[in-house]
Amino acid sequence: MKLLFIHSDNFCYRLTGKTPVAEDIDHKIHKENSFKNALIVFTTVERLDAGNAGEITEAASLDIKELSEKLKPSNIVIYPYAHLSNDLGLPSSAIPILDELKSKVIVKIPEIPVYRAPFGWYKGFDVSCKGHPLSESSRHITALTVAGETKKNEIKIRENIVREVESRFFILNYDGSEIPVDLTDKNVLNNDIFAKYPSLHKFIAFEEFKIKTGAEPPSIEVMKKLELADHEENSDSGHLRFYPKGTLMFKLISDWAEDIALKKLNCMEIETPLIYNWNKPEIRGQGESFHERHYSVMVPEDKIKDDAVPRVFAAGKEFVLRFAGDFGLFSMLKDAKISYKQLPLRFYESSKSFRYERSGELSGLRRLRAFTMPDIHSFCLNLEEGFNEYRELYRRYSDLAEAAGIEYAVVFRIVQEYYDKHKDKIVNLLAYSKKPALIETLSKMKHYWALKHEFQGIDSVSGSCQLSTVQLDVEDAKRYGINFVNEKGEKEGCIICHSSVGAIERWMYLILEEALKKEIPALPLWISITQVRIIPVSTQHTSFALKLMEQLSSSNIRVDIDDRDFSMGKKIMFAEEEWIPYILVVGEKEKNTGMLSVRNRYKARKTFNMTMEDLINEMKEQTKDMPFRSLMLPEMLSKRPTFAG
RNA sequence: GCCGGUGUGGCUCAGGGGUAGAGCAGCUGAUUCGUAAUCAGCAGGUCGUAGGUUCGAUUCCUAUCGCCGGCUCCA
Repeated sequence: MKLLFIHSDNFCYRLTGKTPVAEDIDHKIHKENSFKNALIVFTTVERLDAGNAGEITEAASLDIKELSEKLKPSNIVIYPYAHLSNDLGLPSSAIPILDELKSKVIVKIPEIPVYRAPFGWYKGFDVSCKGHPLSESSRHITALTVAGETKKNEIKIRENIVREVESRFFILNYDGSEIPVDLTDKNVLNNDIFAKYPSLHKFIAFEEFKIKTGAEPPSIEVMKKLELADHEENSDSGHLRFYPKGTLMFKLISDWAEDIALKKLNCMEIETPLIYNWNKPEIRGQGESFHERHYSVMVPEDKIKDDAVPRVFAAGKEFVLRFAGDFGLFSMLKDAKISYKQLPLRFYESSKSFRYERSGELSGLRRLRAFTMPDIHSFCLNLEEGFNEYRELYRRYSDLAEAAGIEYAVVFRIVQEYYDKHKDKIVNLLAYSKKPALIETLSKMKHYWALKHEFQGIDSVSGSCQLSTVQLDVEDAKRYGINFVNEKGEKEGCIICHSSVGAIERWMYLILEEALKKEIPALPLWISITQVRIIPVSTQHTSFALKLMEQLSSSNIRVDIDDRDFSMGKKIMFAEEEWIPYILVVGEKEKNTGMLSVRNRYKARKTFNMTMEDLINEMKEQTKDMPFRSLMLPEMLSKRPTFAG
């Protein structure tokens, strides 16, 4: 519905003829009429209004009331006026909607007479506008704006609830002891308890007290130097391109996340669309809680066939690029038939998400507009099963953090009554990861979860960023319409464990940052791009080098050969600049003795003499249970292009 | 988005009102080397982009974009 308001000193109209859709004039409606000090409401009923007439006339009548209170007109005239829209409603629905609007206005504003001009007649009119700032205005009311208003009110109500919730912070050790911390006082950072827990200290300083070093995280430069990733200038800010080495690293971490989901937890893997209909209230509702920081996808208007007409985007057909992982899954499960006998059900999906972060918020691999999130959701029978799933997920994510060798702090947020009842379960989790945690207890349920935790990764400049999270959702399944049928044959909402290992890009960020904390930066062996670099002393030894490469490759080790015409010293320099963990210099000596000369980055770059078998065993020991992928680059360095650095 | 910083060949940087210079990487040739840089030659840039001032701008001014940091926000 479109409304054009004019506050008029004098307004008069007269009917001049019938249109084909003219309504019969009942005796109460005059062929001619004039008003003084009137609020004229030129009104167009649009096609889509019929479906939500009640809500739309309600919203429109509220607008008229609001305006009347300010303008204090002597009359209100609802004037059917088809020319405000090119998407008109059928007369058969428009007339009742106008009447409904009129009666709602009468109820809301009993003190002012309300008229309605005839529908479907040619009319002449004279209008004089008062010309003060409020005397002209317009409104467009649709099902969506109505839904948006409702949503905004819900958000406001929610914000008020959030404000009422009281938080209490303390540190819970894995022996069950609680150490209170006062987060209003910076001096708590000097507390002795933090001497033992530096990661927790860094997290609290950064996140709660906003103590920042202002230094640039070195991984931003290093990701380019190591030819891992860089910004793509032909895309939007916050979108990276990954070079072959970065892609390998990305895939190794993804493989590990996938192993957890598919091999360790036996999830069902799914794949759902990247774009969703922005006109669906459930999608839009989520979008608003994300502060509408989404990418829109417009599609061309179908009807325009003539290529000479500049492209027009279809009205009412707007899509959003997914900004979270659960749209597709929840939509899928809403339609699924689930029995209590099938629970728990676990699903895995790894997908790109897009968020239109404000430009100043972007940073290296840590904060992007496009990032990849592997998600695991467990749908559970009851709270007990929910806690079991929670424990399982917590442990697996903890394993990954340990395998990646990153520094992290654990933070739990729990509704007080759940903490009181289930403290032992939390302590049990902490005992697994052998870490104390910062605990925030909430006096009331603030969000959809009763319990959640975050692994907060710590970078080399004492900043933190969220990685893995598990959230125990005790009340939202009903809202999403995800139900199972219990033994009595009744529908019941699931307990949902939402979880993610965290964005792959962030894992790369923290793995690089962790490497850069060391004097000689090095990646864990399983994630090193080239694991062994073979440097032939001269070109005469290339064939021997190839033979060694064969042996190492067949043991699933990523090897390459620097066959370029550089001096040996220079080739070692290049290998060190690439952070390659094992460097083999091969020449006559090795060929004759069968012993290898191995320069080991993990051991202060010292050189060791060892057999091939020992080397392979040493490396296999370090990469045990970790994903493997072969090198995605030419093995001979002379065949490799330079991408950056 | 706001505030501050920054932008010169693939990389690291120098310079400065008279249309740019080095090292490395690249290419050509020589060299066949034992644990962080072998030698020589060649080729590479409308100095982020667009306006303005000027006889003349890469240099001065304005706007704009990217990147980095802070605020805010967040995985």
